[in-house]
Amino acid sequence: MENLARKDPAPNSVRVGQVLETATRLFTERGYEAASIRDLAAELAIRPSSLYHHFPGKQNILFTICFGMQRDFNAEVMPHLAAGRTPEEAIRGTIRQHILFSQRRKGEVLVNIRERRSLPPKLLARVNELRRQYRDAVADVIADGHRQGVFRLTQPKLAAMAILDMANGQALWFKPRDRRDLDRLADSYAQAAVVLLGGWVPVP
Amino acid sequence: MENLARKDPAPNSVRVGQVLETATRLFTERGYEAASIRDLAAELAIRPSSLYHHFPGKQNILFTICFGMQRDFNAEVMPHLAAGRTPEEAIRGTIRQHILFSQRRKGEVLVNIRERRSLPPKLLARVNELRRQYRDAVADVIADGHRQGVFRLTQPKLAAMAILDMANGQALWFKPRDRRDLDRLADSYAQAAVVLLGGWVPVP
DNA sequence: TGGCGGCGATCGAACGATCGTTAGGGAGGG
DNA sequence: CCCTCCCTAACGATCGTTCGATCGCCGCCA
Repeated sequence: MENLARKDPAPNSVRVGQVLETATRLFTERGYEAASIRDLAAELAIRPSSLYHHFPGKQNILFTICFGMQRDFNAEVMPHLAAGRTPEEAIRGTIRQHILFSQRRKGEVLVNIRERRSLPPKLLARVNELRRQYRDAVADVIADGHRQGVFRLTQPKLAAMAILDMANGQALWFKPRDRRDLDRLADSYAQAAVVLLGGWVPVP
Repeated sequence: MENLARKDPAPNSVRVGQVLETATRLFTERGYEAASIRDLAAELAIRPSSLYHHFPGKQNILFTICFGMQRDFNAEVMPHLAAGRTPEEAIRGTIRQHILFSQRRKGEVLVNIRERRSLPPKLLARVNELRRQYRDAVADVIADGHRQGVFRLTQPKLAAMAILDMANGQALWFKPRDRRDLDRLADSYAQAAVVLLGGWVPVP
């Protein structure tokens, strides 16, 4: 009587998790369009048709990865936007958590960044809506800091995009040697974001 | 006797230019894998087989777009790394030009960023080599600034990546209303890069 | 307790569509 | 006459997906 909410996608079985894991790896390695259902089935040592018992189709697998990742991301990172007392502390904690999450679940993050566009418009919109919520929340905190005089800049939304592009970019190339290395990157980027917001004087 | 250097790809005819233009647009709209040779031919109002008179194959069209774009980019942007007297001026001019180029030839830039990975390893390596040259040159100037004490940071290469991720990101979302708008963004980002490099104090 | 029905999970086989590419021929201008 | 450019036609491969049968486990009921 507990897990009856959804019927079609993801009956939370072990296999569903295996499919999502393997699909995430395949999609990052070859791209969504280039990775075929048959490739995915072969890696799972089952027949292609068996996949359709767990998922209604290929697009739904991609959606489950992207939406699930973004949902978890928002739930984990966005609280840091309100937790800190000052806007500076809020941004610092958010960017730090943003990077830690991105590295911890790098596969899903990469799929979401690079393959999201292959979703049909309706499903894509649902993922983008979550991303917009996060982006707007960051921009709001930046605007707060601007009103309080801590941040010096002209366009809060532009500053938010610049910082988020920076924070997203590292997922594509950074490979931490150990936990210390990762912590250093997270702190560095958090610091960079604050410095950038504090010293970004307007251009005449 | 002038244009005999290359025989297979791009005999510099009008059609070749049309193909590259249309392919760039199609690849940005649908992605390389999802855009078919038949789609491309249909938009050009010719038959699919006719394309093979101008290009040896689909991958070569993608390569021509990516490599040509990155070659022009390096030729246009990299001189700014040596032009300025101070590292600060060099970075400022480079980032500014980086953004102006990205917006002027946004289609090719987007294809290079998002679809490059679909190239076979050998062709991909040739494009990545050009990108590596640019990235290393930026990192060298940052390291110079660090030695001179103008930039305060721990890892020049990490700082270079952060700045370049920021500069590359805008191509995905920024749509300038006019030339003034574009100039403002370019100057803002150039300023942001300098501020970031100057104030990026090391994390203990 | 032992047979049995039901059901989740997987299977083999195939569908129609679309893919990149090739072969070979024809029109037209230098 | 040859070379550039485009055509029609088709090749073999691979794509996502569907259909219907089968396997094995689990609980119910005689």
